[in-house]
This record gives sequence, structure tokens and C-alpha cells, in this order.
Amino acid sequence: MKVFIKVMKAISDPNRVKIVKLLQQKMMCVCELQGALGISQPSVSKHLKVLEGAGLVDYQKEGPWVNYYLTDGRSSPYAANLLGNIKHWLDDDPEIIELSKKVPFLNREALCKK
Amino acid sequence: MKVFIKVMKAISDPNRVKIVKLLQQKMMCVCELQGALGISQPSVSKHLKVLEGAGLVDYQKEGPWVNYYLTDGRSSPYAANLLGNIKHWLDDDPEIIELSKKVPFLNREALCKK
DNA sequence: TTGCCATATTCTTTTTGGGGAATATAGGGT
DNA sequence: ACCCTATATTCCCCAAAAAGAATATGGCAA
Repeated sequence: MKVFIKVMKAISDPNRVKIVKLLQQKMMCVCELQGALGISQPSVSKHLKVLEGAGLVDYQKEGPWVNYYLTDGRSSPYAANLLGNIKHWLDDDPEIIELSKKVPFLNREALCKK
Repeated sequence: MKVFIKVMKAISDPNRVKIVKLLQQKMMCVCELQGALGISQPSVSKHLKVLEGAGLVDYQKEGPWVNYYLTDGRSSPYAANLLGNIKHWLDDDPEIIELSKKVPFLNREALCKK
């Protein structure tokens, strides 16, 4: 039950949904996600931690950056199912469409070291 | 997005998960759910309202009682998918097993008019 | 070592959400 | 009409969660 609740709570926040939908397109570092979402860096980090705790994302360090990506949902059937379904969901949502348009222009060199 | 969040938030509370799992077994009135969950009647009513708002349950009045039951998820693909999956999920959860044992003994005549 | 940069963590504030007590509502039976 | 019962709603309290500012951490470069 605890695992189930954790996964569902993780995906119950709009910004975290957006992060998942962004990571569907490509692996991203924190500053790229921040650039896309328009919220503070600590907020992004905390959302990522919640998603990681639910087994939805994982990360890999690359030089100064930390790249986050979607997992395969190995941690629980709930995570696996959710990640599978959300792939097709919300693609026609106005907010998600707007976000997706930004993706090609996200550039970590430009976004960071401001 | 709003509908998606509503469904996910609705299922992100342990008591609401329990209500859904109980209603899988049979249609129940508020006082039966209250008896099973061991929380206050207003609390049950409020949880039911959240579930209804998410399109997961509906109700039908029968004399003095209000019978709640699971919908077919017609309101959204998210509700439909969730209701379909949760049918098989959490059946081996200790809390849910305990709850299920109580179901045969839930009797609205005995539970109400205390 | 020092400094710099990306990210994580802490702190505080504000908002959201669940809980029960008390109250309101609605409908049936008398 | 009246009362009684099941349920809904309101109220207030407390805990959880989200937000950003400020600070800490960790690794790389000079």
C-alpha cells in the first residue's frame, strides 16, 4: 500500500507530471528542467527527489551535471504501469504541448552559468 | 491535465484506496463504509465526494441510504484505466486483506441507528 | 589550495488536505 | 404537521506539502 500511495502521490502534482512528460523526450539535467518549467532550482530538485523515491526516475552524473531519465518501472508494478500509460496520455494537453515546443531550444550551456 | 490530476489525487489517500477496494466487492452505503474503515461519518462522506469528483464512484439513493458503487470509468481514460488495474492490485496487502474479512459482517441495520 | 558552478539541502512561509465535532439537509414513517 | 435517521456540510485544528531565498555540498579547473 505504501508503495502504491507513493507512486500515485508522486504523479499527483502538475509540475511532476510535466517533468515526466519532458523526460519522455530526452534525458535532462536539472537546469534544463528548470528552464522548461519556470520554477526555482530547489523546487525542481525536490520534485525530482519525490519522483526518484517513487521509482519513476533515476539519474546519472555527467561532469558538472546530473542527468535525470525515466526508469523502466522495475521498482513496482504501479510505477511500470504508470510510466507505460502516461506515454500516450496528455499529449494533447495545452500545457504539455507548450512545454514540448520548448524542448528543442533547451540548451544546458545557455541555461546554466547565468 | 486537471482531470488527470484529479483522478491521481483521488487515489492518493489510503482511506480512499480502501473505499475503492471495498466497493469492488459490493455496493455499500456510507455507514457500512464507516464501519469498515473506522473513521468518522463526515470523513467518509468527504472521501466519497472526492472519489465522485474524479469519476471513480457514483451513487444511488435507496430509502434512507445512499449506495455508492464504482463507475465504469466512462468519465476519463484515467479513471477507466485506474479502476481496471486496481482490481488486481493490492489484493495481497495486509490492510486490504483485513478489510475484506470484515465485509461479510457489515450490516447496515446493525451499523446504523446506533 | 582556491574558486567556480551545478545541484542538494535547509529554513521559513503559505497553501492544501485530512480529521472529527457540531450542525444542516433530506426523505420516510407516523 | 412532526420526529427520526442517514447523509452532507460547515467549522476549526493540525499535519503534510509546495514554494523560493539562502546556504551547503561536491567535483572540476586553475
